[in-house]
Amino acid sequence: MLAVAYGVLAGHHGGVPTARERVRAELTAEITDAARRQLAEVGAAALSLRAVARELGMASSALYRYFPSRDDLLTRLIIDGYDALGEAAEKADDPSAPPQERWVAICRAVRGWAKEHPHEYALLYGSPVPGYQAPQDTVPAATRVGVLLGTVLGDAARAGLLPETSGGRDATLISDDAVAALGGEHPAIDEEVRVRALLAWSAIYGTVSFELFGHFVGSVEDADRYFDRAMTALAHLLGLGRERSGP
Amino acid sequence: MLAVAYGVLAGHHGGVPTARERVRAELTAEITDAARRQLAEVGAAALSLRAVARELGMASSALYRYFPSRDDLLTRLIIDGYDALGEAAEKADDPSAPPQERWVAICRAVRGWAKEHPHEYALLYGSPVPGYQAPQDTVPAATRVGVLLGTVLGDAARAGLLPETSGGRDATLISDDAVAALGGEHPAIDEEVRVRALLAWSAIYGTVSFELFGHFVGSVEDADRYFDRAMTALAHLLGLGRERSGP
DNA sequence: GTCTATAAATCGATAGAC
DNA sequence: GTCTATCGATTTATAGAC
Repeated sequence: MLAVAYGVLAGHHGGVPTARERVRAELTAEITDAARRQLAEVGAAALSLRAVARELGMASSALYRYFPSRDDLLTRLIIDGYDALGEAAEKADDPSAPPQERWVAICRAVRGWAKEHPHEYALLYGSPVPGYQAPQDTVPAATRVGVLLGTVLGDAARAGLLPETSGGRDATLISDDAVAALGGEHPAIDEEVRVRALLAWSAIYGTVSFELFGHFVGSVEDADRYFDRAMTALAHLLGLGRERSGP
Repeated sequence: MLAVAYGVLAGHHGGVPTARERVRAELTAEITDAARRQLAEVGAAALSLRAVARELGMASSALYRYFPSRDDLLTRLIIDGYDALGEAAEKADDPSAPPQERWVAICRAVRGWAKEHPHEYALLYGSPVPGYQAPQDTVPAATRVGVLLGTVLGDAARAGLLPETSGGRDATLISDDAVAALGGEHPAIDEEVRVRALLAWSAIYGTVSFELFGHFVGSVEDADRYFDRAMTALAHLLGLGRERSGP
């Protein structure tokens, strides 16, 4: 009888959260916050449960009641990170704006979030953490930005703003799931357009990562303006709009 | 007198290497080889001198005669990696070929090296190693691929193959060093072309990293063909040549 | 230059008292 | 759910014999 009550209190009901549940959620948040701070100091590979516990003044063993292992804590951080990035990108999107403006706004939001959370960004998009295998749970959050960019592409196609290319259909190149994300089926979105969309997303990622990981040092003097110019060139590659011709 | 002789033997003369120097060079190579193997197992952040020593059957303290610290070993691996990648790219370049062919050949070489040495690639271009600061020694090796791509751009411009754009001159956007690398001064290479060249290099890097770090899983079915198509689209963005029109 | 031995830390994970 | 205590491992780096 008591065991049943505990099971219910642990979150298997749909009602208002109990005091116990609120406390647990709060402490869980404190743990992930401390873990994010530690991430910034030592990186994902060296993230340790014990150091998190030390920072919170707890015994390390107490953390195992919240996260069964170090990898589970890492998974939580990864999912939270993808969701935060995805939300930042979605909030920056105004679906009523012209496609090229939407495109640049989303790119700026991605870069902005990355610069505000460089270590979380590195966790998501940097070198894989050795010995860590991401579970399937991370997939939905991980695809949010890509899906959003695909939506812009699809909307542009439906509005007739996407010039048709001649890439033809090539069913073996990009998976059906990715086709759905990249604007769905539409006459103006052929394989060539999809390739360019995926290339564009790779280029955003490459540009942000180059800057964050220090590979632009000594080459790019004004990163903000370079980024805007580069993203506009990308939109042009996609055929999302005419390029500004003046300086 | 003996101290002077040792200084000489340690490599400060210009003659034929002594037996002692050869042995030292050979063992140094064995150490870096073992370190590269360990890199593949545990990643750069967890690379340990002791594990390297264990693999070689040496005492860990003996390694300190070759590398004064773990960071010095890491620096050696990084420089070697950049040089190996740069050499692979340079070997793939045929300066007498048309620019677009050169471009795609170099891109393929970069991807090929990255797929053969994924952990070294991650060391060079993945998340920065926490607590490690790359010394200036790494810069010349690090810029080899970028300089090579810039050479292709410059040659194309001198051959009149690069259509002029209207980006104008913007002296504060890209540094003088980078301008020199990106084909040098030429009427056909204005700021817009340079921005696109840097964007193109970022896009290559982003594409290779996305594939290597697992972000294409579930989206790209045939990575080889996708890569070729994407790199051709990139060359088109640069104006390096007409795009193939057929399937 | 290589070895043994050691100092002074770190870690993940678990057992069991309360 | 939190604690102490512990197991069994890891690491960088140094001291000193040979």
